Amino acid sequence: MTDVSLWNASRDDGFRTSCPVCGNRLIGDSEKGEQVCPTCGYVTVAPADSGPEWKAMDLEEKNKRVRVGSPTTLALHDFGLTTEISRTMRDSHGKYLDPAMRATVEKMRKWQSRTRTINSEERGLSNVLSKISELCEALNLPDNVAETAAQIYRTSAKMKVAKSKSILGMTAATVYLACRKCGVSRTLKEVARAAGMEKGSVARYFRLVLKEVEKEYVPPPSVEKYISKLINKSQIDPRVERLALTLSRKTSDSKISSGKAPAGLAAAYVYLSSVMEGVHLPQREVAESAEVTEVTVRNRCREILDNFVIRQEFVAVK
DNA sequence: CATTCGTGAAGACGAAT
DNA sequence: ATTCGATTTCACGAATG
Repeated sequence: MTDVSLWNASRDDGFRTSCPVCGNRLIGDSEKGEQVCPTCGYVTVAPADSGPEWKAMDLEEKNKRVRVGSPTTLALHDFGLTTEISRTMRDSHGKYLDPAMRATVEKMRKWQSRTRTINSEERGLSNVLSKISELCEALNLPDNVAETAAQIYRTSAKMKVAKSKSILGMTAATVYLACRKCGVSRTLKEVARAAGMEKGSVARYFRLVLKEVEKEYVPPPSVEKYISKLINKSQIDPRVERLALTLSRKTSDSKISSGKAPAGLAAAYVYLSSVMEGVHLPQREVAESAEVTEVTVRNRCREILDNFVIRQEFVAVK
């Protein structure tokens, strides 16, 4: 198992203890990636985590070591740098503060810590929200899906559904739900892979969110959507797409599509029409792009052929 | 040889109990 | 929470070209 967790990845390369300019001891958190010299203001340029390297997600195997997490600087709304007001009784020149000033500083300190604790929930929220948009980006999802996902998470947080749940699980689930609500065809499998999670575990979170927050069944994207997706994915002759779509439409309101994985059915249509158009893609290829097995493709094909008589004129006319 | 087709065992999932 | 039925996957071998 490769390193899956970036959440608390240490970034101690470039870590220093003393300021290279004035030699003073640096303060700051090595995990946050920044340190500052209290005297001269020098800030270490710790190697910044430029983000997960999953931008160019390829279709296939490359993403074995997908990691999850965000650059600390973006994930934390305060950039991980908080201001502390110390208890010293001297000002920056070393002079003692007069009692009036001391009282003022004391008040400031109190209020600062109060506002910080008040904001803690808000901070957690913004944290998750940024993870959601990251996941959406990794999946090349349009903005409206990210918006929807954020909306879903907000309400689920409000309803306390997200309480003591895995952040990763919740993000994956909300993103997947958002895909379905927006009619964007991403499979559970794809979302799970991009999030670096088990499919089953994403499914559990998804069901939870669906039941508790959405409360209404959101149907998976239509077979047509899957067909177009397949075609786009593997650069297939547009004629095949048109044929597959008409085929699918002609047979849509039928029992064969109920309870079946839409991706498998879509693959069957694509395969069938590729044969009819004389392109003849191998089952293997179609099945692979649809992320189903050849067996499933075959079974769907058999059902289609069993239930419908496909004549060339029939498809050629419309 | 590559591709297709069919099968049984095993796992996963949803619905019903 | 467990059981049950349908679906999907896996692993194989046979047929086809």
